Amino acid sequence: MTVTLADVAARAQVSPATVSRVLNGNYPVAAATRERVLKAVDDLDYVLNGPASALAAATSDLVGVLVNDIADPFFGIMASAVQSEIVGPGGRAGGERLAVVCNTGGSPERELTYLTLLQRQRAAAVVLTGGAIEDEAHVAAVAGKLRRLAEAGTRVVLCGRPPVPETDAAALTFDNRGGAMELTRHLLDLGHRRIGYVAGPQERTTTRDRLEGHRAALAEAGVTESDGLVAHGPYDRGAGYAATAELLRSEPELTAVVAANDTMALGACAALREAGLRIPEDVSVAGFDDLPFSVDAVPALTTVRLPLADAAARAGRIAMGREAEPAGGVDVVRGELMVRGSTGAPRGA
Amino acid sequence: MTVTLADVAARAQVSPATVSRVLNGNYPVAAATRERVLKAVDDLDYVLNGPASALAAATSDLVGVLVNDIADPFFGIMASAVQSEIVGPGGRAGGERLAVVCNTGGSPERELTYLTLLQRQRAAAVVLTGGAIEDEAHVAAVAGKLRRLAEAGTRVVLCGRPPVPETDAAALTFDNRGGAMELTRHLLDLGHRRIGYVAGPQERTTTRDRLEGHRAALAEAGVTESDGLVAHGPYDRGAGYAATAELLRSEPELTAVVAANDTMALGACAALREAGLRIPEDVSVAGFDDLPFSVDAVPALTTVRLPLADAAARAGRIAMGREAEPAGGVDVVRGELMVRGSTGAPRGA
DNA sequence: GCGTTCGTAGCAAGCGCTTTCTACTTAGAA
DNA sequence: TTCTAAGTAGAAAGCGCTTGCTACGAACGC
Repeated sequence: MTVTLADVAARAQVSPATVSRVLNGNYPVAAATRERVLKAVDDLDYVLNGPASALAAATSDLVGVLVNDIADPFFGIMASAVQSEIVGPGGRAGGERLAVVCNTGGSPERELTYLTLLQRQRAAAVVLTGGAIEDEAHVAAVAGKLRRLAEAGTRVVLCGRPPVPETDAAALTFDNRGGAMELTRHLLDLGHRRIGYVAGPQERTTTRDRLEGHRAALAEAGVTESDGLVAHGPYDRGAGYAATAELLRSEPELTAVVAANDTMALGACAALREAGLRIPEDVSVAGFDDLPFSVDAVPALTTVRLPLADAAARAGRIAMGREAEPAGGVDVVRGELMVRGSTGAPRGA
Repeated sequence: MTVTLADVAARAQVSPATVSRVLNGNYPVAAATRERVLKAVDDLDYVLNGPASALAAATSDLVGVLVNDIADPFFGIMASAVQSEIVGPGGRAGGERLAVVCNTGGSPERELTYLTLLQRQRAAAVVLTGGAIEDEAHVAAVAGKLRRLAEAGTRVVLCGRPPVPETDAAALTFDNRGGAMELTRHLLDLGHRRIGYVAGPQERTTTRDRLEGHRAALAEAGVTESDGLVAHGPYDRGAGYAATAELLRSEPELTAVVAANDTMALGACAALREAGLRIPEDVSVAGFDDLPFSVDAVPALTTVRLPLADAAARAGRIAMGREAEPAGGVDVVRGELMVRGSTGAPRGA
């Protein structure tokens, strides 16, 4: 029925071992023999049995990529970049690896489940992207899983995530705090004092770090008028809309809204516009991430650009052992403030 | 080192066969025995060896999802929906399946490569999303691969893709032609006659179908002024921008631009605005797909909504055998015209 | 000219699981 | 009481591949 290694061996008149070695290319095989084997593979239209191979070799060519939401370009971009880099270590043809994209939906349980599933598959590597959940028990559980994975030979890399203690997983974390601080400083410099903050979901490191940066900038400038102006919600458009409406209600004198990410910022814009406010004449708006659509918003969104693709590509390379881990295991990736049309001086400034 | 089935069996004082049966749940095991086994699994922190299991059972719990570009929300949304549906047929716990998202980048070779890789993994199912490439040789090659996959027991479902001849893969195709036709009719009804069309890449079924629909609407209305006004490019923002700039050069009297998708429409808007034209007062713009950001564009984008998530979810269910295949193997999914602010009557109409 | 070494290829022992077939209980039927 | 049929568990034969070790020539050095 299905063609096996043995069939190929028979046709090429060599032993199965030789065929395996030709296919894996990690053992010297005479050129003539190799040719013969390759021809037989071709003739028979042979396709290696992945599970069998993984079982015998105790490792598969699967690479897990955990994301919170693959429908969100933030994660899509990272997943894409990781995937483009996960060719085999030697760069050989046939060093093909498959990216397994796991959508956790931000759920701790699913994160753990997927980690187990990846462990079950004997994944070659795992890349965890996006912010982590701050629950202590969950962090410990994740750390445990990551340790087991590492023990089993799976390389673990974190991208856009804080390092996990008690683990030697390499981490590329985004400087969310610094970026947020710079962004809020920009608004303060423009003269804003009543700045609403549309935050992400609670218990997420990303949410906390960005909010912290915002608050640090406010504190630094001695601005207290904005202190209570924070509304939380999921990282999506609807939440941005709702949170902004809420902020507007509690503080109609708002002159600026900072959103925890670009998607929420878009929702914020919609809410403001619906309230009859112009951007940036009446209220300035800023986002975070600089996703592709942000430059096309009208007015173009002031935001903090995160080098998502670069960082994820690097994470992919580290996962494949094609690039050294950052010294100390952690590297902080900075964002860049992109000042565009959605922010301006406040009314009467 | 790693815990195996045998270890669990020893601890539970049963045979490996029994443990396997408890874990797979497809054979009667006395409740007491099951408990004992489950406890041993827990005590030992046992994780099944996926490859070994796949080898023995001749099928894995991997589901392939082929997409053109995972960074594009169009595909991200579909991938996400497929993933959310691929639990096991029985709905049992442990019926966990892993979605392998394969980014073809629109390249025929990579499409074939991924199909081979999925075959190698003995994937339980494969879902191909997005438009297909029209090259005859390639279609034949894909058909061949799909046939082999089907032979090996892999369920194949197409989502947003035309059926593949000589194959019994179920297909959920989008009515691109019909949607495009309706969209252009809308513009014609408004009074537009010089309508530029920003098309996708050549040789893609999606591109062709949408363009055909556009042309059919023009022909139907007897409008010939727009006949040459087509510019092709990849399905991204930059191409939309460039194509629109080009159209503007060749026909400055343009009153409307129809883009092959929303992303390109955004680029088109940027190009128009840069040329000092207002939307929709000077030029109307329309997109296709109704991606989440489209409603937030300013003005909100008139477009054709495709039920991406629904269709993909259904594809996922069909792939899992949890829903019947469409009668005749093919089902056409219609889009819905969403008229919004980006289209209006032409100047002086 | 003979021992060594290098370059190749084969043997065979698993890798950890599933599943068929067999076997043993126990309970119900006659 | 004896026979049969459920119900449940085990033995063992693979699934298709990798890889350590062995073996055989040929080329080489002395």
